[in-house]
Amino acid sequence: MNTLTAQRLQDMYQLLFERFGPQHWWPGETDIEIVVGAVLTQNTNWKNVEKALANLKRGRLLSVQGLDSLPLPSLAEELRPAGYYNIKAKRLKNLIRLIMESYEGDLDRMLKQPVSTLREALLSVNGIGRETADSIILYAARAPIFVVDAYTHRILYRHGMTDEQPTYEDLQALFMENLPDDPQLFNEFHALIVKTGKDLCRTVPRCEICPLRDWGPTSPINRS
DNA sequence: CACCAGGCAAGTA
DNA sequence: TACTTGCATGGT
Repeated sequence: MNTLTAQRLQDMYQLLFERFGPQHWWPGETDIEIVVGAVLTQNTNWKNVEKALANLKRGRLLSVQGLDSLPLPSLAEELRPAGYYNIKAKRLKNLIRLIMESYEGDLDRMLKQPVSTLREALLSVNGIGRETADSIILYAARAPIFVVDAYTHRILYRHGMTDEQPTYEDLQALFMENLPDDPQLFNEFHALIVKTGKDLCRTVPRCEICPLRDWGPTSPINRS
């Protein structure tokens, strides 16, 4: 591991935590709520996700069995405010089917298996990609894996810590190989990166008030 | 009006 | 492998 990179990441974390404080992620009271939220928030504002989650709660549908029993068209209607509601209804059903068929409908049983097997199982579901899988592993299973998102790419690039097109796994390794293997640290760090991205990187393109401004260029980057 | 949000998969070359 | 496109509501 690169001690310089490690120091830089730790300084970055400290500055963000001092600036923003604990983010209390994942917002959600149960494991199933975290899992469902992870799917619904794909390329979608969290506020919209909350409305869909409220719909499910109101109908007492926010459980593996509740979601399994609900017909696809009905589920799609409940998810409407979260956007992409047809595709997300299918994706949720795909995940629920995995839990029903491979873990006897027991979410906890799925989450308790070793991280590598869990990740493989999640990625086998159509509609669950790397970020969604890792979010479920970190925030629902509470296992130490680092979640990479678009903000992570943008911020690390802007601060000169990566080349132009690092892969998801490149960035994930950068964090995991240079930080203590601590799920609570990974939890807070990812949440702080999202907070920083939402608050500063867009509204203040040159990051003039960004607590990370001391690190390198802040030129914008277009990235998915 | 434009642009984006805590992605992902499928299609094309 | 490397692009491109569809999916969609709601906020700024």
